[in-house]
Amino acid sequence: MPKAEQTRTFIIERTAPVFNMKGYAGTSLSDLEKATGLTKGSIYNNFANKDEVALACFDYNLNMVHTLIQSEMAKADSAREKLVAYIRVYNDPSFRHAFPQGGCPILNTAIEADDTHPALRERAHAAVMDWKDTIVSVIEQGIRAGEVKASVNAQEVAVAIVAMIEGGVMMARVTGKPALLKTVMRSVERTIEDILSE
Amino acid sequence: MPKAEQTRTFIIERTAPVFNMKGYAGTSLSDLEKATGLTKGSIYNNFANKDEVALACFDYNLNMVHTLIQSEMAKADSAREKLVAYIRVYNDPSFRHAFPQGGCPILNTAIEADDTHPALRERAHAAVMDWKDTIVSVIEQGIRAGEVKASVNAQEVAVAIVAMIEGGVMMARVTGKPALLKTVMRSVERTIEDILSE
DNA sequence: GTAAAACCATACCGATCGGTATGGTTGTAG
DNA sequence: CTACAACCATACCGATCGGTATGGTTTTAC
Repeated sequence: MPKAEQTRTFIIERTAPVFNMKGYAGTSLSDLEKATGLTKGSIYNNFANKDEVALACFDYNLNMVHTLIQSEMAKADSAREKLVAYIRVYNDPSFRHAFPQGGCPILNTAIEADDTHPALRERAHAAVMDWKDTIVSVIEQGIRAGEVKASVNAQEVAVAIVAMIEGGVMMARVTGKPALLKTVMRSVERTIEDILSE
Repeated sequence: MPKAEQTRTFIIERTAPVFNMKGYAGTSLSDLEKATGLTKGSIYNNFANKDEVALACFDYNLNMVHTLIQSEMAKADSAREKLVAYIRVYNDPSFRHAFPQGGCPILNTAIEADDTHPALRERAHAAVMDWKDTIVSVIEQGIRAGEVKASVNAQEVAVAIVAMIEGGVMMARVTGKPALLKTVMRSVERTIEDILSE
């Protein structure tokens, strides 16, 4: 618990939502000053540059989502319940306080960084593939347990689930209507039910 | 064909891809100068400010996608063929030259503007709902024609299709793997086949 | 062909950008 | 309790930001 580490995480906690809402290019050092109450000098004593703060904030935001999903999946035994955990995390208002402000950080970062910021893009790339692979594992485990049809293409289903959720998040946020995400989640649920053995 | 209109559209044509790739906050006036070969002075003689250029560019990029989809849908008679047109436009490499550089402008604009730029956000909002409504119309027409099952929830299917496509675009772009979008499109196709009458 | 209008470039504006050198202050180890 | 190190704020840097006033040059209308 050295003091340095303390303020470093303090800076991250305060600025992570700013980066997630305004984006990398849209967030200035003065925004970071406002969010933390600190000055450039003290921020740059803990981070080498703006990039380093942004990367740390992405990791922090991603970790929030990750932690939420992990804890929900841990409660589930069956593949079906594990997959449905994603729906709860992204859709249930009771998780909103533990979900990053500004929407899904993977989506936000992927869209901004794909043509502009290789380091952030690589982070988002890894995160989205990691997410997809987790779903593939759950499905394959379900197949081995006889819970999921053996004919199911795990890759295809996993990619479709991720795409639907992220697309749904975008639609809900840009319209300001969470109901749109709920609608998408019904389709996700239908997809999950469809791959289960009869 | 007044000269003014000519250079105005020239500026839009050249800067639209820049805005779509770098985003609103990430695009500077000097970027616009580089892209057009013109100076700030001449750009600002045709547009009031950066906002106005960005909005015009969004409309231009959106129109590219819109035109592409319209022309493909016009070739189709059945609801099934019309819906499959979306898959071609977003997925077929032969349309890439007519598709905006930087990916789907609706998605890009929605993600950047949702928390930062009300005017752009409103544009993206309208575009995404318009797109969804078009799909709903096609499905409802299909139901009336007996081509689509009467039990189908047009809203739910339409929202899912849009979400999947946009999510797929994000995944393909952040990973640099177009195959991921193709995979998503197979799921979209499956969704379309599923709603058809037997 | 000429006069007026529209257009485009030059030069410049204050503000803010990301980043840093310095020096006082606060925490920490002995 | 002292001495050293880590930390944070002040002040400042050149560069670039979005935007504008001005004046020469090209279009356009007659």
